[in-house]
Amino acid sequence: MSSREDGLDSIDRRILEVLQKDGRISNAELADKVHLSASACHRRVQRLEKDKFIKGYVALVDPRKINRKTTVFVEITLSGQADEILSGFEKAVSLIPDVLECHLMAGSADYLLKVVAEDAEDFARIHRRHLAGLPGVQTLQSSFSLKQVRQTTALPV
Amino acid sequence: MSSREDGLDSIDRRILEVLQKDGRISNAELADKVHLSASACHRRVQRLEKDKFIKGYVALVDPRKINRKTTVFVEITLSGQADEILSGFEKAVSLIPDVLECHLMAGSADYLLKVVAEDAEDFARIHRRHLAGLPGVQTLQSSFSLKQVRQTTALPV
DNA sequence: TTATTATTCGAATAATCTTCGAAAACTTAT
DNA sequence: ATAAGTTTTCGAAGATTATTCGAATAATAA
Repeated sequence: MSSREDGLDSIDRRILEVLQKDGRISNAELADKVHLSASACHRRVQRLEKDKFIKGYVALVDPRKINRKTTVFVEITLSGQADEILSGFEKAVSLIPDVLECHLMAGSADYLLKVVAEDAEDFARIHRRHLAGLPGVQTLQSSFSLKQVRQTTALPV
Repeated sequence: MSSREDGLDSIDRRILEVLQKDGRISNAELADKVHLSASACHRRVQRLEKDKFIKGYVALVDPRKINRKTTVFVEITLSGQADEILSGFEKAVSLIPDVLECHLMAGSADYLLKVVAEDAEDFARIHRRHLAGLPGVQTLQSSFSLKQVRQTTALPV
């Protein structure tokens, strides 16, 4: 049985660890790595999918190869914190494909956005055309990333 | 031929679009969606992999299900900007599994980290045990995310 | 137009997934 | 401790999918 209250044992964790690194590993090879038969391993993966421990599988595209070299973090303060303002903002921001992440932050009613652009000029376009016009926005503060030192989607399990 | 200078045509882009949403779609179904035969589609995917447009395939794990409910952004200023200080810091920070992202930011010689923790108390542990002791660190400023409004790994293509 | 190259298709084979019943391991209650 | 019940495992068989290949088509250049 597991020590944490999530219903996963050490084999499940190892499976998640491997799949977070290689989502297309064959079931047979995965089974080898976790020391199970293919069928037993397959059943566990199915359970992890059914129970939504695994949200999905995705291909990761290299941003540099498709000309998205610029990452910008944008801090946004809204003009108020009424519920309609917040949810209006959240709904609108979710529709911008250049915005990869949006967090409601503690402290003030601030949002933090992670935006990808082709270059600084392209970010200016996104800023003007999409961000500045978001409903309820009071101030925008943009910070450019010069270099991605580390980037992973793998959570520690 | 493509309008952008990346050597991709509209079918390649559509393939990337689909694979960024579902990295485990069968080649036959993918071929359907982009209106190609299975073999032609397969060849294109192989090329996108070989040329590293696709960095890899991963399973996305739901942080809430494995008790990683807390996301914190940490701004770090270093005591100097000598090359050894920076690279020492970068090397060390890359080894911390709770740090999902680390960016060298423009402006001052600041780093921005995205950290996942079980809860605030667990973040305190990470802060003490891993972050505060990083080489060259002068100041740390942590900002907690209250709510993940949007989260995607899919770049616009 | 014609030669050349790149991309496509369809079919055949190879690899992989998925399901199933039976055996083993583990739990629980008596 | 043991027996009943439950869960997990294994191995084999069938179903699905990936991959390769030669021939045909389409695109490009001379």
